[in-house]
Amino acid sequence: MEYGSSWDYYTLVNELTQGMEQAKQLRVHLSSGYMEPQDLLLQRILSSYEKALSILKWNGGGSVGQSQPTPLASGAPESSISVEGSPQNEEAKNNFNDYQDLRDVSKKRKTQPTWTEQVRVSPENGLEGPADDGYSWRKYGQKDILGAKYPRSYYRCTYRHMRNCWATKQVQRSDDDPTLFEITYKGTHVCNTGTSISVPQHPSPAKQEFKHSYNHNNHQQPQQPNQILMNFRANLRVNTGDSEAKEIVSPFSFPSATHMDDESQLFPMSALVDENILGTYSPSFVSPATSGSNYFSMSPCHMANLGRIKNLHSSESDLTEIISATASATNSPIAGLDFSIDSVELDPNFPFNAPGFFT
DNA sequence: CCCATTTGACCATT
DNA sequence: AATGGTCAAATGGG
Repeated sequence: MEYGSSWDYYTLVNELTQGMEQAKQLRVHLSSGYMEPQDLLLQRILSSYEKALSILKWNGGGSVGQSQPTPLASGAPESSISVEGSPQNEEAKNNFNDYQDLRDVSKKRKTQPTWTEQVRVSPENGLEGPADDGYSWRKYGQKDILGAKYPRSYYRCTYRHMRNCWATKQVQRSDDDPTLFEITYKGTHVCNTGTSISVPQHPSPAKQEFKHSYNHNNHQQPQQPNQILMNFRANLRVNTGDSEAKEIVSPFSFPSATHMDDESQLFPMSALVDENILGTYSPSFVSPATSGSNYFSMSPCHMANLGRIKNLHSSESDLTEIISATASATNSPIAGLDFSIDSVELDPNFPFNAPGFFT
């Protein structure tokens, strides 16, 4: 991206990470239950840090990325930023079976940020599935998964074609706990910034009360936002790929991040990045999650951050995987941070470049 | 009639 | 060959 140097990038990442860690520690001291307001707030804060870090990573701070021929096999399944370092969570470990497919995407399409959320719905609400997450999704498939009681549903952004938004998600109900849903998100929404279409804003100022933002444009499961907050419980997915012993890598021992991506040789990347990525992300992450009270001005496709814990996966270079996943190896959260530099996978979302959809 | 979902077929990967 | 992911025709609801 446009950081002055990679050092700026590292500094930024470091600051963000420290903030995140401190929030985690605060959480440890405070946490008495999922439903506590302070806990929800902390979840939001952590979520914001995660997003910020992931954006930085995906934008490949200071570098424009490099064609990383993925030579560093290491066999590590994947990397993640885990919100909470609790590798002892057996339940979470048992649910790792479908993680392999996360990497498959990278071969079909450019690698995309991938993360999972676990969302619990309360049975008394009779919900069929997790409620609205603020985006507008369109279901495009359902599949029975081997060894899973419940089928997996596939969703893509409603505005996939209109706005070239390639975000998708998969929803899988947990075998053990039918009230628990695992939602795997792939790709980030770009529909709200509209590289080609400007988003209608504030159609009715009277409705800018933040509660409304949850139910934008979604016919799936209308629900009262307050109940969403109360009923959702975010469970942590710790994704360490612990089948392998991994070295603890100091946050500052990154590999040099001055690469060039394959594509960057074809296009002037900086322009694209500026236009699309910055524009894409900034509205989503400016403040809502942390402030907790300004959800207004959300586009139909805007993310409502409900404070669920998200677990980010970087499904790209194996480099990432070597550096990451130290959280499981230590109790010190600081040492467990994922500082990896992901190969930059900026999807150059040319508004005009849509030849390949749909044969 | 329009649009989202359903669902079997098809494709890619392992 | 088995499995997971996506497509797209059929279906159904508003």
